[in-house]
Amino acid sequence: MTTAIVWFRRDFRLSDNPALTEALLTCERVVPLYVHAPEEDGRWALGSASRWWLHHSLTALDDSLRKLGSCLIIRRGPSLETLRAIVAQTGAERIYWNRLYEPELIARDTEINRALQSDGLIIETCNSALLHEPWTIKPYKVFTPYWKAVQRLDLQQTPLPAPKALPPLPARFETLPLEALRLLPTIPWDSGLKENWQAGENAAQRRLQNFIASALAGYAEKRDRPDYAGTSRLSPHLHFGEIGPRQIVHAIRIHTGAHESPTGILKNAESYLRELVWRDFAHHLLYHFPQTTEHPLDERFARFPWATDCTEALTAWRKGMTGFPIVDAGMRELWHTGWMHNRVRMMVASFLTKNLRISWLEGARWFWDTLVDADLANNTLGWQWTAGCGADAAPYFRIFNPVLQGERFDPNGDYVRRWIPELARLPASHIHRPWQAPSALLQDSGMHLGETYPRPIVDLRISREQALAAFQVIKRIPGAI
DNA sequence: TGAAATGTTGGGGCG
DNA sequence: ACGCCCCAACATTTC
Repeated sequence: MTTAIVWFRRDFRLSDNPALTEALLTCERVVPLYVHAPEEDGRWALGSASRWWLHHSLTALDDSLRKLGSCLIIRRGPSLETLRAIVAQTGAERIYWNRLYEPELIARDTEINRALQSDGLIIETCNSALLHEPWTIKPYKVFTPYWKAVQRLDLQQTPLPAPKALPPLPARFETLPLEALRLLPTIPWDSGLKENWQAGENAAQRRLQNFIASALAGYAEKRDRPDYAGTSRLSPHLHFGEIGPRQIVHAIRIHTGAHESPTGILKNAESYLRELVWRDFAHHLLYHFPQTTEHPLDERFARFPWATDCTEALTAWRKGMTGFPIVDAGMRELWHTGWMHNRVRMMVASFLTKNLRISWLEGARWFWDTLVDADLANNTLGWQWTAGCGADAAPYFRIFNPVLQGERFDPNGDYVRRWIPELARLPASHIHRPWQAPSALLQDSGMHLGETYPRPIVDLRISREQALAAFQVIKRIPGAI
């Protein structure tokens, strides 16, 4: 009997899981293992919302494994010691895992790989998470040439099927109860997460099918509208590997192939594929520029005069109490559901980094703790992009006006009304600028500015000018990208 | 995957 | 009828 360990890390699915498939091809016995070692994540240890998701994702994976006659073995780290212990207990000869791309995890995995090989084990690592791994494409700093480069490549990879059955584990194999990892919050702030999300591979597949059936047809047009359910909402499932990008591309290709009028669908399919490739691009950047999790890619920004003494403004931003409805709606959606519409992410990020002139890293840390889809590659790219200091960055002077953005992308104010009930009775004409509403209108709407809803904490025109002036300070420093 | 400032054009009101 | 001005609408430039 040959035995393999499949080390699950962030690939919590049975279908299109190359590590699992390879293990089953080569060995009679397979030990599905999760090792909890948060200290190995370094400076970006799991945030609260991610811990919540992880708990439910591990539950779902264990359920799926049990249906096939196996189960998930859960242990606490350190990873290398734990793997060695399992090897000793099972006599495993091979270990399989799917690769991760965060700098500190690459370093850890490389070291573990080397150590286990010197123990005499056979190690095989696979790609489950990306369409194209970072080192297969030369370094790019701009998305468009990257996009053109990958379009020339073959994206026709067919996803692997899930196994039909799994070999049983040795009897009474020691495993920790999931609760021992203490991933769930001790105070119950997670009701909004429960209402909005279901973790796990099956839920991910349902969401994909639902997206393809309902929202894909209008994706290119509606993806920027937070008042519509026009996006896939697959991001947390993708982050935890409950679904893989190959599976998504494949499912969309089947759908577009079956559609009667392919041109309309193709535009939407390509628009969505582009977003998936942005996700690959974020991993590409993190791999080639690993310092960017903490440091701006554009080195001029190391000397950017960020606002000091900004605790109050930062708190208002976090709580959704800035007085700008679209910003506050986004921040409250984030707090309640662990997710925010992408267009609104750009608006709140622009507001933080430009109107409040608070460092993008503060925003990145808050998102890291509150997002169920918190992903180091995507988070780093997104924040540096908006702040103007990253790859393919919006020029610093591209400053969003939250009133105009609100009126353009939430024209009826439905998104604002949903997340800010105290503004719900304001008409569309003033819902994005309540401080400009006539007092009679405010009274009719039951509004008391400064009491039921804050007045704006900054002046848009002045803060914009101050941000532009701050940029002048670093503009001409050499070493720019 | 901006917004504001500035420039240009052309229709219509009016003396 | 004609020139002049106003200003919306659109285009271009600048930050």
